[in-house]
Amino acid sequence: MEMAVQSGRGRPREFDPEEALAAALQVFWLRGYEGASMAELTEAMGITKPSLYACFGNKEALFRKALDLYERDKLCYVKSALQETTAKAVAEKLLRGALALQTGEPDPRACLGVISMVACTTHADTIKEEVIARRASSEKAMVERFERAKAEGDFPESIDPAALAAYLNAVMQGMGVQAGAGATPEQLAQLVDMTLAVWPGR
Amino acid sequence: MEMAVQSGRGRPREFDPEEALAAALQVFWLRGYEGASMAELTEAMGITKPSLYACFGNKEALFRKALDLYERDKLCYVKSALQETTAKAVAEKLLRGALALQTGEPDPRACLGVISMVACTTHADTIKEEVIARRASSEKAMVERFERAKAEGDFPESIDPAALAAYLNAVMQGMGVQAGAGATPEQLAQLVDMTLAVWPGR
DNA sequence: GCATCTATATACCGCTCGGTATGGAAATGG
DNA sequence: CCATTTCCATACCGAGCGGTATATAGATGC
Repeated sequence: MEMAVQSGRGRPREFDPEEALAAALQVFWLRGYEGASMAELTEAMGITKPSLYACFGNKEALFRKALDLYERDKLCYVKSALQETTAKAVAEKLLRGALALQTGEPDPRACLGVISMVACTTHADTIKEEVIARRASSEKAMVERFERAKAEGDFPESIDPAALAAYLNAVMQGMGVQAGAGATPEQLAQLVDMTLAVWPGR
Repeated sequence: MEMAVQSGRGRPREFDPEEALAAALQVFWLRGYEGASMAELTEAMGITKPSLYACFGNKEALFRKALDLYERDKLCYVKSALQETTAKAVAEKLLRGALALQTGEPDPRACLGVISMVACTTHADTIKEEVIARRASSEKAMVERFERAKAEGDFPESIDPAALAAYLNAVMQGMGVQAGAGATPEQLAQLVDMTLAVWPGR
C-alpha cells in the first residue's frame, strides 16, 4: 500500500495510518462516498485535515485506499468461497459471507460497493466507475467458476453461467439494500435460505 | 393532490404544476433525493425557486409529491400483478414490470425507491423512513397475496410466504442496482428469466 | 546547540447547498 | 381605472462543503 513513508528526517507523524484508514472505512461504509464529509472523517480518524491530506492525498484517494482495505479485510471470503467443490457450495459460502458482513458489528448496513454504486449520483462519476470496475472483475471470477461448475455437471446445460452469476449477485445486492433498509438479521438469513432452497443443481 | 389552487383573485401562475412535478420526478429519479439540487430541479421544471417554494412547499414536500406521482404512474403495474392467478404469474408480472421500468425511457436506472433507501445517508433520515414505510406497505400486500397462493397450493408448504416475498423483492432490488451500474437490458432480462426458471411452484 | 525538516493546529479560501427577502410586473374583481 | 392580490426575477442569507496557506511546535542528524 506504500503510504508516503519516508526516511527519518523530520518529525515523525503521531498517528498510525492503518488505524486512521480503518476508521475512515467505517465512515465511508456508513455514509457512502458523497455522504461522508471531511469533518466527520477527520473526527473519526482522530487527525486534522492537513494531516489527512498530507498522508492520503485527497478524499478520492482516501476512498480508494479504504476500498482496498475493505476488499482485503471484508471481502476475503469471496476468494475462499470460489474454491468450494460445487456451484451450490460456492453460492452458499458467498451468501453466508455476505450475510455475516451485513449483520455483524454495529448495525445492519449494505455492502460498501452497493452503497457506492447507487449513491454516487452527482459528480462522483469517477468513484462510481471505480467501484463498478472492481465489481466487474469480481463477477468475472465468479462466472469462470460457474463455467467450470457447468462443465462438471453441477447444474443443467440450459443454464448460462454468466446469468447464474448475475442472478446470485442480484440476490446479494438486494440483501444489501434490505439490510440498509433496516431488515433484521433473521430476515436476511431467511433470504439466504430461500435462495439456497431454489438453487438449481448441486 | 390539491396543490395550493386558490380562488381567482390575483395573477394566475404561468406553469402547469403537474408538468413541473413530472420534471422534478425525472431529476429525483436520476439523482436521488440528496443528489438533486434545487438549482437542477428548478431548471428542469422551468420555474424559479420562489415559484417552486410557493407551489410545493420545500424540497422534502416536493419529493413526497414526486413519490406519489411515481407510485401512481410507474408502479401501477404492481397492483395488477397481484391479481394474477398463480404465485409464479404474480412474480413474472412483477419482474417484467420492474424490467420495463428500468430499461425504458432514457438510460437504465434503478427503482426510485432503491435509490432513495440506499442513498439517503446523511441527514435525510425522514425521507429514508418515508420510502421504507411505503415499501413496507407494498411488501405487505405481496405477502398477503403469497399467503393466499400457498393456501391454493401454488408452492410447497415448506416455503414461508413472507420469505418468498422478501426474496422476490431482493431480486428486483438487485436488478435495480445492476441497472444503475450500467447493465444492459439483455442482462436484466436474463435476470428475470433466471429467477422464473428457479421459481418454486406454479 | 543548531539548522533542517515535518507534523500539527488554526484560520481561511471559493463554492454550492437549501431557503428567503425584496421589488416590480401582471392579472384579477369592483 | 384602480386597488388588491399574486406571480416572477434577482439578489441575497447562513451554513457546510472539499481543500489549503500560514505559523508554530517538535523531532531529527550533525
